[in-house]
Amino acid sequence: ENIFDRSRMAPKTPIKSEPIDLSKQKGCTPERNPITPVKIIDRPQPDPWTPTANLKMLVSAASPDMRDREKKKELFRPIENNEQSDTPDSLQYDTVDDSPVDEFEKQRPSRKQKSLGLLCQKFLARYPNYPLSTEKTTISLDEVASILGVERRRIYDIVNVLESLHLVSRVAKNQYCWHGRHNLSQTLKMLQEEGELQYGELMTSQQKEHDLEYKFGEQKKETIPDSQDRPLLEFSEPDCNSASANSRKDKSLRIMSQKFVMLFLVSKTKIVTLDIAAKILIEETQDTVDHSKFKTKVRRLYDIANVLTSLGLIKKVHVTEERGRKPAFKWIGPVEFPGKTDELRGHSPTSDPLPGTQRGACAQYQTSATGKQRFTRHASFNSAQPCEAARRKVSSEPNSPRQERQACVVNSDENCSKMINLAAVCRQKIEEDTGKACDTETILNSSKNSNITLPFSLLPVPGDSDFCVNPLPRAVFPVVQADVPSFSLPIGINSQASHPSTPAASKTENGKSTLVPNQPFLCFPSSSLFMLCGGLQENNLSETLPASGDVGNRSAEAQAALPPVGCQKRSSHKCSSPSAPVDDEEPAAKKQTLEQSDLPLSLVVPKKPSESPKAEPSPGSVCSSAVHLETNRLDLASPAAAEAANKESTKPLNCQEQEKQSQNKYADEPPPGNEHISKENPNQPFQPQYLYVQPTAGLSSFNFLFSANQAPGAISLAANQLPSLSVPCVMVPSAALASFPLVCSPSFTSPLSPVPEGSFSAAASTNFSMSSLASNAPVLISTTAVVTPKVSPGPSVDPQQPAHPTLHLSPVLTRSCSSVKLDSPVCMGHPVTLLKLQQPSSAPLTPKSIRPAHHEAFFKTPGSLGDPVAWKKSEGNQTRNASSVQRRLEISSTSPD
DNA sequence: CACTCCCGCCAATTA
DNA sequence: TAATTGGCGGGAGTG
Repeated sequence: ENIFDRSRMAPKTPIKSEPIDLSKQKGCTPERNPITPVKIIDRPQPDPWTPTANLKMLVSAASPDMRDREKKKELFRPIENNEQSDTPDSLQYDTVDDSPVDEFEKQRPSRKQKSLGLLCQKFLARYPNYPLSTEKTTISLDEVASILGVERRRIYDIVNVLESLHLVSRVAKNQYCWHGRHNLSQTLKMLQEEGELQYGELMTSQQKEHDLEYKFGEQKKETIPDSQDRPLLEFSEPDCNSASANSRKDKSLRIMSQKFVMLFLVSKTKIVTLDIAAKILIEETQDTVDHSKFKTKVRRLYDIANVLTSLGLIKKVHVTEERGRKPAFKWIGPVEFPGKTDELRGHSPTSDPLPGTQRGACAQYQTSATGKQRFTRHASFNSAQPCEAARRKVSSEPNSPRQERQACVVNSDENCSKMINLAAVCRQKIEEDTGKACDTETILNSSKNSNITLPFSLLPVPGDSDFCVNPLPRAVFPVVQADVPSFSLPIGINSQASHPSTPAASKTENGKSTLVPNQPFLCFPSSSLFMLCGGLQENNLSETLPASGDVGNRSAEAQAALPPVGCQKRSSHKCSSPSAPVDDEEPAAKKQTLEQSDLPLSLVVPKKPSESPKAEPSPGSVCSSAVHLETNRLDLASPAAAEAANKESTKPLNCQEQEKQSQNKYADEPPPGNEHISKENPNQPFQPQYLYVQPTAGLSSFNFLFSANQAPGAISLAANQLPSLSVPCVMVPSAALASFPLVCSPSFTSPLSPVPEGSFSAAASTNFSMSSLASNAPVLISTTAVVTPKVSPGPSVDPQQPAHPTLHLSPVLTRSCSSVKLDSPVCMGHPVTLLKLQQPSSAPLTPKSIRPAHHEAFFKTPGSLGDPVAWKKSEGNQTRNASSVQRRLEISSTSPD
């Protein structure tokens, strides 16, 4: 009751925070207090006239008081504006009820509420992630401190870390300039490069004993004495002119922060345990490994980690080692820094939230980001970058088996984290993009992310759309392969069956087949080509934003739809289990994304035939990664289908589908034979089967690439054959279609559920043709899912049917459906129907697919996925068991076990 | 008890 | 010299 009263009373006070101080201290000259001339003088507020000006003034006035208090220590409780706003009147407590301390206490913000991370979030919330270049935002420490109700000391902690990443720079005493994340990518890239120099591969073996690493770290450190600090690029770059002196200041927190980030960027696993980081960061003094020093370092690392977490760059995880569970942090920020420029980065930082598993997602995310960027900096993408990305991926991948495994383990956790991250990222993105719509934006973003493609842009604007589609630069291709293997590995690990499949998958990958399988279609935006991928990207989105995803995603989906197909295929090819793919995909995806964005047209076109296959896979991977959940689902479905197809290659699609369905149920058990088949199939059919149609002009004319043969999935090949034959890819001349291109993937119709069998490729093809014919609107049929615009032209295809048929299917469908949006801008005026055909993915994939499912399940309520989930879990366990790697890194959270 | 990490003393720097 | 920065570690929350 008291509280209420207080609140009531208080509310009326105009100034919440200040009141106390003023009263106490100096009378309250409403304005600045004469008493603290200095401060006032120091910052004569820039614009008294702005709306906020008054507030600022008040704040400034108050700030001195606040400080005084602090000094006095009288202050009992910090005034926390935002948080405690709830208790608006906390301010007045002092006066009003000193006595009711208890309540006070109660209300007193818990430790958590005062955490640096939260404070940092508040801080960040005050500034746009991507401020307009024109406007420079200056940050007044006193002001911020007072507004946030904390001592400046805390603000220093935040600012120092932000400064290390160049999000802000110190302009003058008490004044910092907010830069936002525009340069974040660059900064990270620099850090990565620097980190590689300094820490090189040490990190590679993070998992290894700390000792080793530690030693390495030391050595390196030694080589690079303290002086290193300066060398750290960051400072030099930005400009730290005035600050210049690298006094001790530049020492710790800032440098430490950079080094800490470097460790992540250099680490393959992207996971750094606190103790290792502390050891490495303890400079030369290492010898004196004082326990105290270590402890201090750890404290600082927590401080830094809290800020980085708020930035959405890392997340906390736990690594289980022999000794037990250790606190660690996982990098969830952007991993690839293609262009030096911001390119992807801008968004990526946030976007990447989904690391491991969702690398694909990340990739997508990036893509989406790129898409955004496109607007601004389209050009920036270079074909070159993709290559680099590819290289990196490749290089990194080699080790992948182990890492991947770990990653896999982590993945489950990651999903959650990813989700969270996505949310955060979305937020950021949103802010950035739009500026501020929160929820909605978030959703959109997420959707975008998930859909690699970037839906909107794709359809509407060809140029932008590059994304979706996956350009297939060769460079990417290699990457893809690498990725694939990795994926396969995890998968293999997971399930016994998978192993065999894995090899097969890899083979396929190596072979062109892989490529083909994965990518059913490629679509390039007008100028660029669209690639349709079997895989669904939607997953991510859908996962993240189920509801929102529908809305936003759909639009996106329309665009994405294409990609998804590829993804599916890809997944199928690889047999990748969903989960596995994810890990692998991340890199690949990223690469792909990069590549895609860059490569788009030119590359694709020329290469179509030969390359397309390759390219496809990569895109597919990307897609799949992007949409983990969906992918998984899809994969599951597809795999089964694939298996069936494989088994019954001869059999008509329908039959296959049926089988698939059945198989899907069994997803777990991929028939070995299938795998082989899949392998073989890929080889045969897959190769370049795309037909590219150049658009006469812009978007209106889309270029379609159809794989002539290719059915969506390599695995499905046999099955696909029919489809491929029947409907492989249809190119519609841009003019003819005028509006949209139709793409059909051999794969099953997404609606599988409705008519599982019927959906078969043949059916799909049929539908396909029909729909296309019937409606002017373009129809896209992807293996993964079918998207029907509002109206599903597709006869039987039902967009989303609940498809229960198989667990796999259903999920897939759903997502697919969701993923594709008719409404989406993509659709543009025309209704577009996308039919996804489930592909029979290679049997081997099932395990992997399962994994993803796990993740999904994890997130989703049991009810929806119930069986699947359980199923997934079981698989997951298997996987873990299988993988030796896991042993070490397990995220406790993952727990699925 | 271990993990986190808030709090704020107080030294180094700066103005 | 006063103010600003920020290193550092005690020790309080949390689980």
